[in-house]
Amino acid sequence: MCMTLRPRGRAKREPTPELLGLIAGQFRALAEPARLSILHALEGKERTVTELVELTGLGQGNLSKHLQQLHACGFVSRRRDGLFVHYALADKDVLALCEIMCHRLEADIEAEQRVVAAR
Amino acid sequence: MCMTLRPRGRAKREPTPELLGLIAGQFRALAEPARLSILHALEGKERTVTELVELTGLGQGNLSKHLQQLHACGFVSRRRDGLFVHYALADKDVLALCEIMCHRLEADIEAEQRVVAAR
DNA sequence: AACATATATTCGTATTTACTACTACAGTAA
DNA sequence: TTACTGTAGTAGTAAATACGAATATATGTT
Repeated sequence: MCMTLRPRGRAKREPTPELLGLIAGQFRALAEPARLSILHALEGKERTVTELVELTGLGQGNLSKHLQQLHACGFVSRRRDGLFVHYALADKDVLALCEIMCHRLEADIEAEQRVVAAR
Repeated sequence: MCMTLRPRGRAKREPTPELLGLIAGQFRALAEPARLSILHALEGKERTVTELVELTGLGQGNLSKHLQQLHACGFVSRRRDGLFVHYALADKDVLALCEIMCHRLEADIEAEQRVVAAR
C-alpha cells in the first residue's frame, strides 16, 4: 500500500502534508487549458515566446506568466538566444500524463455512447 | 506529433478547446491536497465517508464535496450499503499519475541536493 | 408514525488565480 | 548614448473554489 503518494524508495510512511501540497502543485500546473495549449504547441520542437503567442492566441504577458509556472514545476526548459527565449518540453512526463488523461476521457465517452446506444 | 493532447486513435488534428478543458478538469481534480489525501486513504481498500472523515481530518460536508468531484471525474466509485456509502479507487490511473509526479519531485530534490553538495 | 444516523447540499466568506493593461527589464543595433 | 524589440513583472479586477456552519435528504430502527 501507499506506493504512489510518497517518493519512491522511501520508508513506508504517510505522505506528509508538504508532499501532498507538492504533488497537488504539479497537477495544478497542468490544470489549465491555457497551459495545456502551450505544452501542446511545444510538442516536437522548441518555441520562442513570440511564436507561442501566435500559436496559442494568449496575450504576451499572460503567456509569460504561464511559462514561469510551467518552468517552476519543471515541465518546460528555457534557453536564451540573444533577444529570444526558447522554451521546450523538459521531459516526457507531460506526454505520459496527458496520454493517461486522454485515455480516461476516451473510456468515459465510449461508456456514454454505449448507454445512449442501449436505449 | 500531437500524440498526447487528443484521444487515442483519433484523426490527427488540433485538440479542441473543449478537449483541453476536459483534460484540465481531470488534472484539477487531483490538484488539491485534500483530494489527494482522500485518494491515499482509499489505497488498498474501500472506505465509508465516516472512515474518510477520521482518516483525513476533513469536515464531513467538505469531504463529501470532494468525493463528488472525484466521482464526477471517475477517479472513485461509489457503493451504497444501507446507511453507508463506500468509496473506492475506480482504477489504477490515480496511482500511475501520482507515481509520475512523485518521480518528478524526487528528481528535483536530488538535483537540489547535488547543488548543495557541490558547494 | 417518530427518531437516529450517514451522507449530501446550500449559504456565506476568504483565498486563489487567470486575465488585461501597463510598466520594467534585457539584449541588439544605430 | 538612444532607440527598438522580446520577454518578464506589477496592479487591479472578476471568476473560481475550498472551507465551516447550517440544513436537507436518505436509510434504518423502534
